[in-house]
Amino acid sequence: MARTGRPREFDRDKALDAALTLFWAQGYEPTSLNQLKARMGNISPASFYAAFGSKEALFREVVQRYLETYGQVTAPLWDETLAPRDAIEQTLRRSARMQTDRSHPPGCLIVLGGCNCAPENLSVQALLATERERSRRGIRACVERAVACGELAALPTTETLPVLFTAFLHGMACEARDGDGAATLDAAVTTLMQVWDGLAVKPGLFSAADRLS
Amino acid sequence: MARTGRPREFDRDKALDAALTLFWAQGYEPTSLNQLKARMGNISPASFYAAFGSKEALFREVVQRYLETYGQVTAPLWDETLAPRDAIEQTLRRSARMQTDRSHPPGCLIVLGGCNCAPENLSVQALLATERERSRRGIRACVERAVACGELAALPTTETLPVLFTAFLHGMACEARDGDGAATLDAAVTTLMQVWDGLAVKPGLFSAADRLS
DNA sequence: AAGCTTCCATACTAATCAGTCCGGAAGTGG
DNA sequence: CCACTTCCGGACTGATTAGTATGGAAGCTT
Repeated sequence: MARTGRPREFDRDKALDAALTLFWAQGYEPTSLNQLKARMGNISPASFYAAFGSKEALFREVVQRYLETYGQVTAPLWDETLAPRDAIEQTLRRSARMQTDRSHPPGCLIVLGGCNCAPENLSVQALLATERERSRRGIRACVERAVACGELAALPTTETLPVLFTAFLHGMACEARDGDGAATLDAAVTTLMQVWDGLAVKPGLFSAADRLS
Repeated sequence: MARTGRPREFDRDKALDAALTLFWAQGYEPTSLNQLKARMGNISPASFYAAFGSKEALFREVVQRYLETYGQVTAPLWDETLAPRDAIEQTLRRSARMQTDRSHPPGCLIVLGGCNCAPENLSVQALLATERERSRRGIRACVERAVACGELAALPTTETLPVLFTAFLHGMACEARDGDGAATLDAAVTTLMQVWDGLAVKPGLFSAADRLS
């Protein structure tokens, strides 16, 4: 069915990007509709609600877009053509670079966007928690894959390695916002990956060859 | 000068604790004065402002109390009678236990309390950032102490180890809020500390240090 | 151009935000 | 007891919150 009637005057896509930037910088709750409408091209309340439904619906759409773009830095976690170790290393390095890129707010929207929520907005907090859980499971899957192919011993790595890498991944959001640069975080990733090598079944044998990122 | 006049009816100390719990769970901005007054014993606005000055002043006092109590888990960082490695390990383990204790909200007030701030509340964000910077410097001081006493090689550890440990420390706040338990985080600390041991000068294996880009 | 559909500017809710003011009540020290 | 100090209940401020209603303008299809 073709679209009839007067077309909207603002660029919905650009408006969504503006909202993304604003939510990224401030988080869900303190970002007001007035701020949003202003940044989205001085659109009117009527236009806003016609195009996006509500503040929460807009935020869900923003999160979706974030996951499809910036959030793709974690995609290696689900790429089974990569060696498990490389998948995790690439995820961490790409996250470090992305979160510190100066073309957008520092840190990670999924980690920081819904930290401070009143009871009425718990659904927003839950939405982001679900996405964090996804990363957590992705990391765990990599570790389990490494165990399955004999690269790591089963215990205790299957339990603790995912927690360690996930905590670091999420912690980078805080460090990036506090001003750490890409090189700084990347060096920390290098150091962290030595934990993997230290736990590898054949100590040190493959570590040099695996570092081809 | 002795205190004259009608004494206040509510317990200022208990009220401060109630405010601490509320700010801890929700963060600064979404916590409203109505919520605060209700939890602080149904006190009136007049009583609130007479006792605490303003919402921000109350928050600063809450942060102060937090640092003097729960925040003391990081005290080992400045205890020079401890070996540097032990200071960091104890800090991480005590943080893990504290942040997951079910007698209060999960996570860390300093990391999570001011994540989402509107422009007008940037001072609150800055207050917490300053405290995080304090931990960061404490960790760095431990690493430098280890280098000074010959336990670690100077480069590249002085630059990267503090970043790694700090990111993990702050990342635990996210994991604790997402439901990780004390044992889970503690095991991750154990694994993380292997990085330190791998970089220790003693073993004579410089391969690890040489692998940095 | 006719008729229909959609958009948008403006004015407007009702609720909540942090914070103030006042006048009476309740204790204190002398 | 008196005078003084402090506290507190409740009404109130102006600003801001997310979201609505209305009516005219603009553009598409025929």
